[in-house]
Amino acid sequence: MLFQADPETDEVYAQMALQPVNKCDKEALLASEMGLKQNKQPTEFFSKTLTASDTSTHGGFSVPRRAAEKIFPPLDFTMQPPAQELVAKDLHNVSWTFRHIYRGQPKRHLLTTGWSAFISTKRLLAGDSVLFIRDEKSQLLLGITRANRQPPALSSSVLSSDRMHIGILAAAADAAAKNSRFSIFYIPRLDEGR
DNA sequence: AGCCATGCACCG
DNA sequence: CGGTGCATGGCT
Repeated sequence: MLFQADPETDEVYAQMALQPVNKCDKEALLASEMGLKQNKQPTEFFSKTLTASDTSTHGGFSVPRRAAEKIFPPLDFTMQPPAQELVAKDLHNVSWTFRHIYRGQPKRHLLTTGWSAFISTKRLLAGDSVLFIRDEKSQLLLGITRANRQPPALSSSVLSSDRMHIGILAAAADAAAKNSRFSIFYIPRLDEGR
């Protein structure tokens, strides 16, 4: 599986190559699953769809409290106010630095300096999402997913969700029949419904 | 106008 | 009642 970022839109996605297996390969499949479990490191993440004030030139980024506490390095609360510099790499290996400060009444986590440069460079708008990942080395990774700017005016009879699934199943069945490989793409919408 | 700080008030 | 979106004000 590959983690990628589209060079045009900069959206993060995962590409997975799926290999159909028959019953003879069941042992190998189980073995690889065991390997995955052993490899598994607790990589934590959070994503948030950007609000109007998150993307406006007037303010910074309001970080959900739990998200900041889970993903960001702990602040030194003896400082007044508690603040630190965050560095996060996007999937093009470009580093972005933000000032992370905890202030306000009531107190809240904010990203200030560096945030507007990120917003404008990536051309993010309200409704788009940002994704922060803390990997196994405690490095911060940063990704974005853009909102659907132009909801497709297609009639549901042309491209319904059901027919989409039928298409995927057909592709999988065809690959299985020929015992060949096929790929699927996954664009995360990790904070839907939150 | 851009950027950062502060506090109100809404909403679950 | 806690959390955060938003309006507002100051400073450059």
